[in-house]
Amino acid sequence: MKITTWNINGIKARIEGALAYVREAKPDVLCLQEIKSVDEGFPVEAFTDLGYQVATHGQKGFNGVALLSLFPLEDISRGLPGDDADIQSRFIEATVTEGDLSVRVASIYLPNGNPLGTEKFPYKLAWMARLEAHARALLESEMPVVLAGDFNVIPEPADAKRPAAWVNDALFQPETRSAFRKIENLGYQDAVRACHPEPGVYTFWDYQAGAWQKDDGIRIDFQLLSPQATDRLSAAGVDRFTRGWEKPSDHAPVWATFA
DNA sequence: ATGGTGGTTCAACCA
Repeated sequence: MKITTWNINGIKARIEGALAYVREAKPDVLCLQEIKSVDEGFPVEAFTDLGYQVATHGQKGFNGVALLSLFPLEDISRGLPGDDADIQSRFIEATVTEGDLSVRVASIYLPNGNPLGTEKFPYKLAWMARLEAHARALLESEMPVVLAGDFNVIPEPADAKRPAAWVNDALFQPETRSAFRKIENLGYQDAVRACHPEPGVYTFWDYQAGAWQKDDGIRIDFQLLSPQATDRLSAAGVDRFTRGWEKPSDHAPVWATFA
C-alpha cells in the first residue's frame, strides 16, 4: 500500500498538476491539505474517473483537507477531537484496507501559528496538544496508524537549509518542536527520517526569493507511523520533482509504502 | 528591516 500526503495549496488552481501526479505516482491513498475549497467545490469526478473514492472536509477560502483512495474509505471522521468550538477544517481520518493490512489514515493540516505574539501561536500549540491526545487514543486500537500531512513544524536544524532564518518563526519555536517530539515519543515514527536520516531532505520551498532555485527548503510534511504501521513500512521519500513544475504547489508530496 | 510570490475572493487574509 502506497500512502502519499501533499499540501496542494488550492485544488482548483492545481487540478491539472494533481491529476498528472496521481497518474504518474499512482498512490493508493492520497492525503491532501489546503484544498481551499468547500466540499461542493472539490473536483470529485476528476478523481473518481481515475478510480479514487473521495472524502473531503472543506471550508471556504482557506484550509480544507481530503482523503482519496483506490480502496474503500471506511469509518470517515471529520475534525480533530477535543474542541467543538474549533470550526477550522484541518483534519479528516478514515480506515483503508488492502488484503490483511488495515490502516487508520489521517490527513492533517496543522496550524501555521505565525505571526508570533498573536492568538495564532497559542491556537497552534493547543491544536498540537489535541493532536497528541488523539494520537495517544489511536494507539489503543493497536492497528497501523498513519498521521500524514503538513505539520508546519521544523523538528530539527537539519530539517532546514538555513535554520537561523527560522528562529523567530512559529514553525521552529522550542514549544513547537517539543510538542512534535511528544507525539513522536508516544511511539510514532517519522517515516522519511527513518528511511533518509541524512540532512537536506526538504518538502517545502517558499515561492519567494528563489527558494527553490537555491534549494532553500524546509521539511515540514510528514507521515508519523504507529508501531504497527512501522512494522509494515518498506520505503519512504519525497517527490520533489513536482516543485519544478509550472504553477507548482510550494509543497512536495511525501510518500511511504507498506508491505 | 523590508519585500520578495501565490491562492482565494473581492480588499483582505493566509501562508
